[in-house]
Amino acid sequence: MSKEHINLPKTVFSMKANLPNKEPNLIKYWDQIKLYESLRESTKGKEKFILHDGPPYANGNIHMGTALNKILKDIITKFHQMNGKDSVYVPGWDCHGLPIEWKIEEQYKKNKKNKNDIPIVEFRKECRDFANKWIKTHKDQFKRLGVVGDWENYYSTMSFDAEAQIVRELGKFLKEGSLYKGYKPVLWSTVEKTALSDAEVEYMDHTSDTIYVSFKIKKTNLKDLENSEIIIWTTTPWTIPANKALAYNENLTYQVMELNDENDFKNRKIVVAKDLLENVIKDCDIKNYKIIKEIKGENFEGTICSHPFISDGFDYDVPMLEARFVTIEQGTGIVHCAPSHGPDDFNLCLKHDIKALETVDDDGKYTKHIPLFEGQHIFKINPIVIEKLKSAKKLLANGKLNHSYPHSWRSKAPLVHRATQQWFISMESHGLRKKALKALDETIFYPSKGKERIKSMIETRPDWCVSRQRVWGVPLPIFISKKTNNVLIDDDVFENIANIYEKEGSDCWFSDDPQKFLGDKYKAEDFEKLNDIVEVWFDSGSTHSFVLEKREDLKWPASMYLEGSDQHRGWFHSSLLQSCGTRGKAPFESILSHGFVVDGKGHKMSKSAGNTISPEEILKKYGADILRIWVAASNYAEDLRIDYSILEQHAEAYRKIRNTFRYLLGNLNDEVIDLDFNNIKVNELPELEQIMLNKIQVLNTKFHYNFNIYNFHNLYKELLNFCTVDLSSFYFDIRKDTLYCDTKSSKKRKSCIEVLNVIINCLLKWFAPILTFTTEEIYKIINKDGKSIHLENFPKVPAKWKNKSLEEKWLELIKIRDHCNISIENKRAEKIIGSSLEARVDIKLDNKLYKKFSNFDFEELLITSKVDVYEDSSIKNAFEASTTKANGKKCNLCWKIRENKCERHSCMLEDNR
RNA sequence: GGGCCGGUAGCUCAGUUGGUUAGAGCACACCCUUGAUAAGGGUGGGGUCGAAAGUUCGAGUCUUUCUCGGCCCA
Repeated sequence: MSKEHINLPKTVFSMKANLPNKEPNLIKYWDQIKLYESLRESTKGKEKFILHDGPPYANGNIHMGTALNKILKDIITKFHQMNGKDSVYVPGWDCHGLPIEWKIEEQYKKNKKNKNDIPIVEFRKECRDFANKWIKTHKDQFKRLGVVGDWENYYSTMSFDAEAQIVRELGKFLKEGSLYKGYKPVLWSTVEKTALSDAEVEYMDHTSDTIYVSFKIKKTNLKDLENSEIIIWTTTPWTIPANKALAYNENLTYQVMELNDENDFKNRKIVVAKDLLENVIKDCDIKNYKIIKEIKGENFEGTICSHPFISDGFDYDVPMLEARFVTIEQGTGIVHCAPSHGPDDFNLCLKHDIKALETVDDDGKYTKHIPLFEGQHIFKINPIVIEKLKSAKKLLANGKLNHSYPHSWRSKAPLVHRATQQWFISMESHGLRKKALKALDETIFYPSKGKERIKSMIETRPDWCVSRQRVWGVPLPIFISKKTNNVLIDDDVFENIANIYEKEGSDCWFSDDPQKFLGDKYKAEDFEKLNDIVEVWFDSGSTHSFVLEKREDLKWPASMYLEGSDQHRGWFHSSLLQSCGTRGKAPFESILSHGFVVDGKGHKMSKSAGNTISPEEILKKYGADILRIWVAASNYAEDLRIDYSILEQHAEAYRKIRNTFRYLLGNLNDEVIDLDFNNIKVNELPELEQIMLNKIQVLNTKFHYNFNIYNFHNLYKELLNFCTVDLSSFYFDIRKDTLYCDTKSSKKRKSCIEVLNVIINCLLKWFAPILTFTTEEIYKIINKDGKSIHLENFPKVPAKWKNKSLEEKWLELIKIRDHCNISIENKRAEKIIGSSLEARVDIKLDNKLYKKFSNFDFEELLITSKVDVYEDSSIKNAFEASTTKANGKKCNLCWKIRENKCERHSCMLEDNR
């Protein structure tokens, strides 16, 4: 007599989640019911929310960063969808570029093939196949995370229509005139006559000539510097003819000294950094000298020197420029700058409007820009430069240095930095910088600090170099007139090229007759066809044009771009510039950036540190919903920590949530009604039910507040706390008695069931964007007509459920409850009672509280068998409680201790439940 | 090396414009329960708010320096 007479929970929803096995089946289910298509159908015509996917590079398995990014995107997409918008997510991939080229070249090397023997078109086909292979892999991996999107119609930067549109976009810059030809130093091999990328460079020991050279000061703002000479040190004497400037550091201290040794420099005043004085004296064998003056680096501002070869046609000004890269590691604390032969030099000079020229040709010979040395090879010129300096009395000392130096991995020949012809988009000529900064002001950033970050980059960045001397990319659609040396700018030609690419892709640029691209208007023999490709950031920066603008189901600008914070310099940046250059506006309304995934201690993950953790491992051990909880619970504005102890914690929280659902389902016997919240007669419900509806109303407000500012970790915390604090340990615990022991016809029980229905309806929908799989698992149990949870909208919670005065009343009651629990716990510790139902509690209340609560059902609130309430104005606090063991016998049904037979109506019944 | 961002209980996070004894959940410990049971309930311990100095009647909150970590750049 007992168990069969009460209403115990019953559900098919298992306690054990077994997510790694269950989740893949749900993915199949979504494919079967064509979830993505149904979603589009269900919100057809509604306001759009477009999160435009930043394309990951189609190479290698996904890592935690990618998983974080995709899950966050999916959570946001689903939130907006359930909030009534048409929230379309179209995934994409970035396909061109060096890493894939390297992979293919590596395969060649393995098979002893030479890249140069393979036709470009064939090589590019292999790159394309490689990218396609990884797109397929990625797609499955992303779907496994629970990400819903248009997987069938994804976009890629290598699709024919993308390549065509990229040509059109470049045409816009060419036509406008902001895309111009310039020079920029790259690592160059004069043997192979080609530029080398970082990965193709080997560092090996090399013996260089070193020289200390003097530059006479021509003009200065500081009297102490007049008639002095700046001393520089370099390991590349051949760059002296290309010198255009000198660099100093304003934070260093320098000294002016007079030399008195019997040589060319007798009685001359030279300037070097104070901290390097010892070195210079030793290296240059200086015996007699006198320090005349000490000066701060900042005083060099405005100083102009003359070139050591001034009398041989090098009669231009050599300004002194401030640069942070100048250090006291070696040299003299002043660095000679040849903008064509070093990245630091180049950038510094660019900043001060000193152009880098092509000073050395492909073979390594000086060009016409270098007087005196034109036509001579740079590797043979060092002795001549040294001799020349000596005779001009500008050489303080020279020597040899053995150091690590870049070499070609193929020929082993030493490399040089060489300015090569490149194509740039100007930041200034057509106001691109200004437009971009204005566009940023009109963009909303989550978190807000992102705005300053990207702004400061845009403010200082140099012109955008968009050309690459590579193979795997979109060819720059540039023809140069052999007669005028001008770039051919003609919309018809650009459009012709674009149309050809749309049909057959861009491979043909490298293989077909140039006449094909020029059409009938021009003769191929009058033009030189460029073989450069576009840098990949221009590709991905153009996705808005060939995805957002081209697809009917999307909109321009996107509602949001969402990427890791490194993309402030990457995709956010290139998309902004590309779009501001071509459309004058940003392609996004808002930007959400997230931090990086780091290990449990906050350190970055690396194979060498052995602290990596892969999404695959997590999926296998825990399942995607746990990973999704980790994303939702973490603060993406900072770096996100992850390790197994953190995951374990989230898995524990998941179990709590799962059991909350299990309790709900069990007591509802898996029969959930989709009731109309507005029809619930709140005032007729017991107070406990009313207070629960109030809590739901308050939670709903917080939910939408946090969602609107994309504050998911607080939103999740509110939901989790609701499950543990308000439901599990409060409402569920109290109502077990009613649910189990009351008859099904009891009004109180019916009210409770109604509220349980409300709760499960709300919770399922609130959790659905995060617990994508689990909420669907439950929805399949309760929703017999097979509609996906993801097709639902968030619940509309009636404002009238809010009940401030009741809330305040129950806040007081909870305080009394907490106090009574301490009293009960004391007796439990003394082994006088065990369960709270064995307790009898006597509560003394002061007059004020007694008036309020004398008729309140404390037995129910405290889950005890007996509570007596007394009025007592003599007590110290507003209330006091004492506990004793309840007298009587335990009722077989409701387990309460009664002095007589349990008089509860339902306990006297034994059937019809 | 430079720019930007961050460091609050073991963990994930709150902490309004500077204002009582710094909060929550989880984890942990102990107890209860065995009618949510590889579940559930109760009670409790735990923080010199990264460090130091300063401003102030008063600093987790403002300033400076240092330190550790992250991203970007060089």
